[in-house]
Amino acid sequence: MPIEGKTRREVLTEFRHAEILAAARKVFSEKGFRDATLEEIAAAAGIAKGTLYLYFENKEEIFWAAVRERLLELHARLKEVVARPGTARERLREILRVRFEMMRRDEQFKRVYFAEFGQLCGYGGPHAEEFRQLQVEAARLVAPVISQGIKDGELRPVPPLEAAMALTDLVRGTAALSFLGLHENHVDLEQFIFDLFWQGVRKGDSKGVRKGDSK
Amino acid sequence: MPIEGKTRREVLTEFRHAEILAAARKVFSEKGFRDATLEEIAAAAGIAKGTLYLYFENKEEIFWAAVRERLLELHARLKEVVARPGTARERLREILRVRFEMMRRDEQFKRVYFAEFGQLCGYGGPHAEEFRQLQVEAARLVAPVISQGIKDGELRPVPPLEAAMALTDLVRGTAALSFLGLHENHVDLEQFIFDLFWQGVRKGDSKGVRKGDSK
DNA sequence: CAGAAAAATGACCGAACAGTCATAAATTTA
DNA sequence: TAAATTTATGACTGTTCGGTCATTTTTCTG
Repeated sequence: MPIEGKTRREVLTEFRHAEILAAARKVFSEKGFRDATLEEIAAAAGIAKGTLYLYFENKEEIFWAAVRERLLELHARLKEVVARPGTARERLREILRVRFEMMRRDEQFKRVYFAEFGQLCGYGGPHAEEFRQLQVEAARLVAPVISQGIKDGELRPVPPLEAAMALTDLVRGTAALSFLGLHENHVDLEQFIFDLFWQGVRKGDSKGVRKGDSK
Repeated sequence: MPIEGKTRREVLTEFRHAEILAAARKVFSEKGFRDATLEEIAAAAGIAKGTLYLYFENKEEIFWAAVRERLLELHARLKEVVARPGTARERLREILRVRFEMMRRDEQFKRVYFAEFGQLCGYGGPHAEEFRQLQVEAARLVAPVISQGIKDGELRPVPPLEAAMALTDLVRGTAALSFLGLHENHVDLEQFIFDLFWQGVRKGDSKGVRKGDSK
């Protein structure tokens, strides 16, 4: 007898899914994809190894399900923010806010995103291509904000896609700071990154930019 | 009978070392650390697996020897460039040039540096700490250039270490562009990155920066 | 060139671990 | 509550691969 369109079974199954992904995020965060074992993940989820295979195809799929969830959420939020009206400055600020929010959201998973990013981008693998597409997509969502800003005379004529990627790189880089043990700081990284980027792309008052200054 | 301080044996040994590291760079670049096998590396070097162990302790050491070589070279070049006199702008431009040069130097190994960076920073492991120290060191070499620039009134008061890291992040990010297949471009990435960073840190003419502009 | 020393080899070993499956427990149904 | 069905288990399997070492090949020495 379904309640709200879901049977008892379905609800339990969904919950298990979520439990497993949560456990997976925890273990993957600590060990990385390669060194995390299914035994550990199962233990963290409070189930036996075999049970994992009732819910997921294999290790790769578990990992990917955990990652995809977060990436799609990021996209959704970016889409929303990008669609809002405002100056390029305001919208870029919001984009940055969203990205930092996602990073902070589970500090846990930040490490995975950061540490596996290079592997996923750089080498082949079952889901590498999908992952790369999601990255490109994110950049393509942001690029129009920059294009528009240029058109409106608010920004310098920077290449939009490259600039969007640069912003992403800067955000990812802040993760490196903590892993490198350079995060003692009083410095507000989010604000600093925005400052740096904004000054980098904004159109200075024409008086302020002498010819040849950027060569 | 030594010639120029080296016996025939020593020369041959050195050469073998170099051969192995070259082969290792090739294989690690294609497969990544985990998926590269010693059998492959040996084959690429034209020797048998066991022979590797006459020259290196284990897989980790082979990898690390290949990486360390490049990192120390980067440091040496940075030290040299940083020591030269000049405006902050000139010196930053040189620093960027050196970093791009190193990236281009073996396109091959770029992938490894890019793809393993996250793993080395994010997770533990035999050489992770040394790797992190080398990264920090590189940032500490660059930071004084920025500090000096601020002191001289050439740059805005940005946090030097964070800014130095940001520059590094941007350079690393350009590698991502090619792996993501976004490198079609006519855009000169080195020039773009410098532009972006320079505009980001330079002190605009005081007229050009209105109060509150960077908040 | 003979014998000693060094370098090279690759078959082999053992550990790690993803994935399987016969069996057991839990849950549903009648 | 008994049979049927779904869910869970964890011992087991097969494979991969880093590392070893007894044996062979090459190089050196006198």
